[in-house]
Amino acid sequence: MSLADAAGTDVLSMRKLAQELGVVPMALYKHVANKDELLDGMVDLVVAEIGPPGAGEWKSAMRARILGARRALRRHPWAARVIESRTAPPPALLGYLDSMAGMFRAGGFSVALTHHAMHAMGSRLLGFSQELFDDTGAAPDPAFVRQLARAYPHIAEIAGAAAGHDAASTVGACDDQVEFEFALDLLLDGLERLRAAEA
Amino acid sequence: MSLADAAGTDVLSMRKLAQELGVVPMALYKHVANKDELLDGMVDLVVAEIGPPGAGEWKSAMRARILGARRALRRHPWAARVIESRTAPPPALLGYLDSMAGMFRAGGFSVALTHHAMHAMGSRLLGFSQELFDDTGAAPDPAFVRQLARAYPHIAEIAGAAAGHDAASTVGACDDQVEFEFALDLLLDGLERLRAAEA
DNA sequence: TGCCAAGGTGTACGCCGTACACCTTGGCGG
DNA sequence: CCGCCAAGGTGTACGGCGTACACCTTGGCA
Repeated sequence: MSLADAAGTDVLSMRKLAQELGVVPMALYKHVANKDELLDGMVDLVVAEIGPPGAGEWKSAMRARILGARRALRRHPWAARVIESRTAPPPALLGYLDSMAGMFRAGGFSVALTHHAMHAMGSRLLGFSQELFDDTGAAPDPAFVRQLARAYPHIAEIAGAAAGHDAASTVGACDDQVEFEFALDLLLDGLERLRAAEA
Repeated sequence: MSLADAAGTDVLSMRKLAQELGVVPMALYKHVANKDELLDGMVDLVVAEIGPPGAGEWKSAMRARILGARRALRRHPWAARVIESRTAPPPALLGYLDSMAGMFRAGGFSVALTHHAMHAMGSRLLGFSQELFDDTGAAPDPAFVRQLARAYPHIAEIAGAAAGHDAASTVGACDDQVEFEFALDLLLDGLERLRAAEA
């Protein structure tokens, strides 16, 4: 995990890991069956870093726990990608999801609505979500940005990428955390409304 | 794309593709700079299969287009994974996202709210979302399922996996399309509420 | 007629995961 | 004290991958 934290999952190969450990690659196979099992184990450890659910009303308890999960995932930037790559969820992940489902049920959700809710939340339960673009990379060359803004005016407007350009944009640089919480609250509020309607 | 459709992206290697084309691997590099460029091109073609936006009120127009995108993605099961793997969005994808942002703006969303909305929708704009589990695999051995149900009672309850077991579960097998539309409508309704509040 | 660009070829390198056979070592029962 | 045996490290090798680089073929046009 230290190696992955430092160098990224793409650099984590059995060979590199063995080298880091001062050992020959095949030695690792005395401890894990294969690379997938290694990755599963890493996921389990990350999930273990997420604390237990807190008490209180379902929505705020779940919100807090999800933000906790997000912090854990943030400490290990490779974790989200690795989790996505798993074919079957590692045991600790299943345990976590189970307890999240339990929080819905305890909050008064029917079985069916809990099912829908779990799907609707998807990876957001673990504090991440797949964005189709990362505006994080910062703008390179102004001329290129201008051409890009011409080709994709709405995106430019949104991104505030045409900095000072034509768009009197009210959005500054993009804050991941704010966007995550926005979407999270949108979902939680919607679910709460459905729960109330159900009762 | 035919090769990927038939065999899955994991099987699509430059060497296999070349073989399929009756050509030596290196011949491909006269047409694409590298494998990433090939994948970018494939994504562009998939995105091109999504039609133009329809007319009408923003919510139903966007709903229809997203479900169209989902159909396109469904025709090419590898597409979602390949899109996730891109570091920079291919041009056609940017164009699509731009037009989606345009639909929000035309529907009366402020720039800022459009920005939030785009993030909140995330990959759902393209008709897919990352699920942490696929209940598609069908239940294998009843004894195993029972043990699993004991370890993860809420998941079992939700999945209806404990078929006929203790949970008088009202959920049957899990319908991806239904779950997708549930979450989609949850988001669209929430956004519409915010738009109305903004006005 | 000769050239030249487009595109196919062959060889090679360095990476990957991992199968298989082997060796070292330390602790424990006899 | 001896011998064994399990845990764990080693070495070699295979088949896959993406792709750099030098080379060859061919068809159309000046």
